[in-house]
Amino acid sequence: MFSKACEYGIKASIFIALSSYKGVRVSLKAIAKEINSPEAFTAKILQDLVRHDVINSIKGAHGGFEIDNTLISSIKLSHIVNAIDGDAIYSRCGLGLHTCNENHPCPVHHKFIGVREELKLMLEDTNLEELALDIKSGTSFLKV
Amino acid sequence: MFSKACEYGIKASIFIALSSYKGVRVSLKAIAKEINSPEAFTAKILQDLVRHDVINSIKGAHGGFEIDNTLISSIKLSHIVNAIDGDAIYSRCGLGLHTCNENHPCPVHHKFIGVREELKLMLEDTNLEELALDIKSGTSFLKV
DNA sequence: TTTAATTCGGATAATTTTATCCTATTTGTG
DNA sequence: CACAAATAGGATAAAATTATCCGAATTAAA
Repeated sequence: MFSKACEYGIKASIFIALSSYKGVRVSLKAIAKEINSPEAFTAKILQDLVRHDVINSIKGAHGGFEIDNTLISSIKLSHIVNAIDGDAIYSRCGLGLHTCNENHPCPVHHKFIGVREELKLMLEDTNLEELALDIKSGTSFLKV
Repeated sequence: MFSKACEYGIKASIFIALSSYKGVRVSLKAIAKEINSPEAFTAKILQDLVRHDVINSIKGAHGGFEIDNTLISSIKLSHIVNAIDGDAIYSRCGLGLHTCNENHPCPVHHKFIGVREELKLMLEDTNLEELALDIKSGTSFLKV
């Protein structure tokens, strides 16, 4: 569904949100350990998220990553997915046709509309706060 | 959503079904041309579909691919997807956790259930006959 | 029986995605 | 200021996916 980069990005964002609520800035190393991801690759993804203003980075000693507490609830999964994978998941034709729309639909165009719309709504409706709270309460998990 | 191989596989299957209704066996070359796919790569995918009994192949001169007319309506998209991409699309955790289930859910586990279930139902509910008929009637298209 | 048209299958190449390495830059602290 | 702890970013490598090539096997038809 998502690229591995995107999976890491989502998990990292959740962990950063969680830490930010606790008032602690987290390092790349801590993130990679927590979400069980390769450090250097995760670094690239975090840079991407920083560039897209999903998270903030602070360089130098005692630096790390954080998210403004007041923004966490307004950051949607769709922002993260868009930053990393782009909008292909919504816009790309299910069968890869260059032009696929109501006037010139691929064979599964109409079949896909519902699924895709539900996915889109879900991503646009889910925010980092709720995901972080589930981790905090032990309702969901970031690894294993 | 699907791999490119799977996209080609779906389009090829639809075209083969369409031809089979017309009583004509189609060659790899004709298929690749019709669905706008690389010939040799398409060959590999067709071999896969043959091995999984989704389509039939006849070797030698005047050989090609076909599907038993009486079976076309019972071949579901899910069969094709499963043959090529496996069941990852249904079973794999949205965030790549090795174990992700009701007892140990990833952060988006419950969010994904609806989308995934709808996708699964759609794939299991859509058969080659309806897709081929839409192509025949000019309601949908295999390329461009 | 030879030939031509095919699929089959192994080997290889190109591309994309994932992952690693190393150096530069930034910044708090002694 | 010097040093250590971080992120940033470029270069490269490994792995997976996509794509190509070529010869072998099969089969209908001349």
